[in-house]
Amino acid sequence: MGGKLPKESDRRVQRTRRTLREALVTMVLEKGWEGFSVQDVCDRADVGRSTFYTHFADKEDLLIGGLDDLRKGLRALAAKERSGTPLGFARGLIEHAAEQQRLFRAVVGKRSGQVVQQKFRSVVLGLVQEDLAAHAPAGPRRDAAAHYFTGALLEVLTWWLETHHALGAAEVEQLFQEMARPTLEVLAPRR
Amino acid sequence: MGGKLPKESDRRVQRTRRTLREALVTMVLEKGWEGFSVQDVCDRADVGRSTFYTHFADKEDLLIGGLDDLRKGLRALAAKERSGTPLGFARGLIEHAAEQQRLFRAVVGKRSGQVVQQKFRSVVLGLVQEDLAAHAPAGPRRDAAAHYFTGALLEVLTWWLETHHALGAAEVEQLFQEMARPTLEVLAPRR
Amino acid sequence: MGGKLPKESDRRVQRTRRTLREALVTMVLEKGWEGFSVQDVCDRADVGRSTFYTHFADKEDLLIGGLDDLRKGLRALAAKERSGTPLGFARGLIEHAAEQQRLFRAVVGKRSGQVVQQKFRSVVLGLVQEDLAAHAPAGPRRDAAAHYFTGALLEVLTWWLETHHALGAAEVEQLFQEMARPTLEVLAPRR
Amino acid sequence: MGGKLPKESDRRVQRTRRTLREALVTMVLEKGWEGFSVQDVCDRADVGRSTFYTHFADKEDLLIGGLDDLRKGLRALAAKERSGTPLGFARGLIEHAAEQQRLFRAVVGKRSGQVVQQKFRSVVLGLVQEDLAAHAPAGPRRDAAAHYFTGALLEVLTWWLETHHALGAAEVEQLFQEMARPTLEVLAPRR
DNA sequence: TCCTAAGCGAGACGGTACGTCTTGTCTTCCA
DNA sequence: TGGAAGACAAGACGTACCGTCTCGCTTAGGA
Repeated sequence: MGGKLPKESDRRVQRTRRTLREALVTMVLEKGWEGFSVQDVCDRADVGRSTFYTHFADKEDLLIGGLDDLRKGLRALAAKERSGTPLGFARGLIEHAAEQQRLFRAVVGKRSGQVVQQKFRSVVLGLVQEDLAAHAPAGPRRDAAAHYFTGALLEVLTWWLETHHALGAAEVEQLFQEMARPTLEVLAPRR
Repeated sequence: MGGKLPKESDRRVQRTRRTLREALVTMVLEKGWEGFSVQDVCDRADVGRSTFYTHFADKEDLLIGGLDDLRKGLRALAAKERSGTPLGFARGLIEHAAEQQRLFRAVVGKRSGQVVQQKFRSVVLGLVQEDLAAHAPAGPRRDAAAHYFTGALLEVLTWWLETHHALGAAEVEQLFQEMARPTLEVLAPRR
Repeated sequence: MGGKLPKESDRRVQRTRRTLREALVTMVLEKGWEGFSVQDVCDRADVGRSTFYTHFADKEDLLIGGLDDLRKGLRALAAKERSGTPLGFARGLIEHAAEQQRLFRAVVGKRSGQVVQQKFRSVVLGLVQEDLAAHAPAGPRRDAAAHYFTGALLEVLTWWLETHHALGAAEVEQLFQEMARPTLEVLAPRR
Repeated sequence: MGGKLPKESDRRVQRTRRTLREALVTMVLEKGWEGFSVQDVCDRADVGRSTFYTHFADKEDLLIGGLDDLRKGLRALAAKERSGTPLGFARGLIEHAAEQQRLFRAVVGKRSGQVVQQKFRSVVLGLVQEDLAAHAPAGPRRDAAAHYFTGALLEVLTWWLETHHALGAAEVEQLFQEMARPTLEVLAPRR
């Protein structure tokens, strides 16, 4: 109830949190979101279960924390690329996903959980919306497009991460852009 | 372990199953997939919990059953429309979703569950793949496109169902086709 | 919260309850009231912990149940002996204790718990008060006497049960009566 | 394990210990022995929990400390009165209890704890035994009598403390002596 | 007077136990 | 005698304490 969170500065706290996050990702990839218990994470991280609860409310809370870092990273990436093509941030996203495959697979993959996916989805949706804002007039048409691209991007990303095939990040990114560009042009015809 | 399933023909059996399915949909919409227990469904359906287990292995199994009907319907729809435009089945899908909003929201909505969504997603993916098979050469390019369209279609559909705004089914369908068509043309240029 | 208790008639229920009670007595004697957990009782009784909680709210509740039987037995005994000497029921009590040493030691002994002792104490106090009602006028004098005899009787009984020495039940009973009689006469002088 | 106890002389130590003892008594009377945690005592005393453990092993240890003072006081009292009537120390005990009602209620009352009561009981038993040693021949008869009087005295004392009624200490003491004397005479007939 | 030992508050940590909840199986009872 | 009721084992949940521990900070008492 008190919800008193441990002091961020304590080195023990740092260690505990980090270890738990790592263990969590491992477990998600290994067993899927529903496939393991808090106890399992603690065992893996070699941390007492009660300690877990001094830091996080539940499994989800733990992942959300990690997700926030991800979100920040993505926003930064997006800001950098925004100057260029619409949906340009996709390039950064895909490259980032390539580098952090483990984490991304845990977040977005088949074995992930409903809530996490939803969160991630809404982050990406936000980015897409910001991008479109500059290229199309507001209205249900633009809303629909935002969801259209979000779904398309995430699904392609997931597919690519899950079936670790021959394609490189650059190729995937190019494929996506090729498919998205004509649609973008229909939405915001070069005047 | 006996796993003896009741006679399909028995009218009581029919009734029990139907009532349970209805109760399930209600519960999903009300509390979300994780928000209720088998007991809750049984209470709502006024059926003993052990009776539930006579007919279904678990919550998921119950919904999957309903999903199979849906799948068949969709396949039929798709077959009918296939003649026309690529992704033409989207029209049927969206109209169907409009008619059965309750059911679709339970399957595809924010509150639904991981597994069910996955199943539904793969059904749609299958349809898209069949469609694309006729319009583009095999290869990772086509695979990517299939996932691209699946994600886009589902996300738009979900968005439309969740935010019950002014757009009619026909309008949504048209919006989707508008956005998809230019991409399709890039993939399979009119020779 | 519903507090729905299992049907008394079910044979499984009978068995479970009985086994648990036996295990409880054993554990109390072995480790003392505070010395064991609900899990321990369940292990000993070879019963699932969740099953325990379908029958009893906690350790105490379990013992209280057994205590009620004891209480009934004592009341019956007391009623039979009441005709004779005041405090005549002490005879029955001591003999009963001799027969059921295990149970009594669990209830009254050093290793027992606060609450149980209190309950038992109040049962005996009730008996003493009923006895005195016939032999002394009401008032603080009689109240004091009731507590006086209750304390004396219980302490002697406990001492006898805990240090299983040579004295027989009859001897202990006689000793107690010898000590109590002169006091009784002072309180209610044969007119 | 080091178990290093703080220097008795330090003024801070004095203060901490005193405050904790007072808080303990308050808590026992308020919630009963099992009704509060070490943390509760510390909160009440405005002392850190780790500080508590610097001084005492656990709740019990804290109370035991206070009990030792009590024990010494009682032994002194007893020694003074021993000259007179057998069980004469009861007078001092009851008066003492009257003066320190709060403390005694915490030690002896319904809400106290098993262990503390046991300790106190054995202190009184010791005193009774010393008294009887002078008035009756050794043997099970005398042992029984010692327990008999101990139980009677404690029960009367508890009753009196718990139900704060009209009786004064002197009256209670006289009542007890009246009831005990005839029994004492039976045990040790004036030769 | 200073300074150094140690009392102290804060609270992370690993444990153990609690009582609740849900799941899927298995037994009893009853109609 | 077959199906509903529900007892049961298993095990996760989140909470509460426990006793140990490591930190900085203040503070008392000896130099």
